[in-house]
Amino acid sequence: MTEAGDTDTASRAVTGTPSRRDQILAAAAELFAHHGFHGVGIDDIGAAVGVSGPALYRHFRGKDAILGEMLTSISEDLLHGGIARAKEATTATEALTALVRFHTDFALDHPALITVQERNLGNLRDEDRRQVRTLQRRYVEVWANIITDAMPDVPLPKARSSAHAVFGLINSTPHTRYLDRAELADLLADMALGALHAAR
Amino acid sequence: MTEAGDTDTASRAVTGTPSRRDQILAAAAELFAHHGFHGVGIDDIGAAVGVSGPALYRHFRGKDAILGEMLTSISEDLLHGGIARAKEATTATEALTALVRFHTDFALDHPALITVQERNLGNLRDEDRRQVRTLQRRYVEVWANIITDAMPDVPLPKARSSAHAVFGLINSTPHTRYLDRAELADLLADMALGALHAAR
DNA sequence: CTCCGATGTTAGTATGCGTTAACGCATCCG
DNA sequence: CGGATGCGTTAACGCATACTAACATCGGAG
Repeated sequence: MTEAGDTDTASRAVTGTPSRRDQILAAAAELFAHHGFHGVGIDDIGAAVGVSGPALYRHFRGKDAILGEMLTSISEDLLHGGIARAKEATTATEALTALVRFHTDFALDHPALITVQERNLGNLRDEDRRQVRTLQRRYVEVWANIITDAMPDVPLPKARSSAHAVFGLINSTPHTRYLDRAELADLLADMALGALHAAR
Repeated sequence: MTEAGDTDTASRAVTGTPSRRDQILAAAAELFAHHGFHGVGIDDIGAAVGVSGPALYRHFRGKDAILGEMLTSISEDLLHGGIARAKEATTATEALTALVRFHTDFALDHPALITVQERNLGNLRDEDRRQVRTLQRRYVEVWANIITDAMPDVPLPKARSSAHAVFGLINSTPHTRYLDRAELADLLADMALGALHAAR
């Protein structure tokens, strides 16, 4: 029963080669992003990491579990990263720009993960979906609270919707390839802050 | 071989009841948006319109054709609508706000279509995908040209990326449900224009 | 009235795919 | 030395499902 993930990622983090689990997760993310969850077969994922087919069941309970672990870990990374950036900042507007920068960098560094999280929430098992939804809601709440701190005249529901809109803006990055990474990062951050500033 | 679509939609447009074809397209859009293309069966679509299973083959060549017609018609509607709004406007900034308003209204009126177009492009047959991509590129070009007209200091590639970002912002509407339609429309339009203004 | 085209139905086929079973082989520990 | 354990293989099973075939109904044109 190799189903931990914590010790796994940590132990291999020392050496250069990622663990089989992480290889599978990365390959599956790429494939899911391109073809959708149901459009990818177990054999496809196996082939992408150099093993064939049912070898995945040595590392995951099933296909559902791969998607489940993938989405929960993304959501946790976003939530904890967001909380950390918000804590480090001294003023509210400073925290807001830090959040924008953090989310922008994440989207630019992991476009496949962003795509999968946006598209394949509905393919999760009920229990996993509940957990991911909770994590996402908490992440939205981090943003919404900081937005209301920075702009006290905007009510909380509006702040939540603004956060969603900014996520959509930043998460559009997998679909655009006209600019290089640095230009795109600056552009998205500027536009996100401009959008937030315009939400009064 | 009932495979036209033009005469069909037009003829039934007089009477109140939509044609079977349109019923199928609407139901399929709803289902595809929720479960993804491969997550929906022929029987599901049939059941959603009150007929069972293979009756769909009287109206479409296959499951692929349903998605194909759905996405091409969306892309055409967006493109032609965008061109029309741009033409009606007198100044460039006026055209830009008209585009924003148009796209916002479209997204709010047809959330399922927006979702399907964002997620299921990869499930199209090659020929359909080429056509949809071309239509989408032309729509982006309409936006990019108007953006450079309204703000001559931003180069064309940046304008294209800005357009994509604004689409992502506006298209986030299916995922947010904290505000009512009018508030959300105003918020999204304001944020979109604010984001564009911040892209210099 | 009659025939035929449009639009359903149910039964059947075939293929893809997630999962399990049974087995091979290395590495490590007693 | 030897067995347990981790990790891989191929074969088979079972089920979902896209699509086809064969047959029913029904309304309108001749």
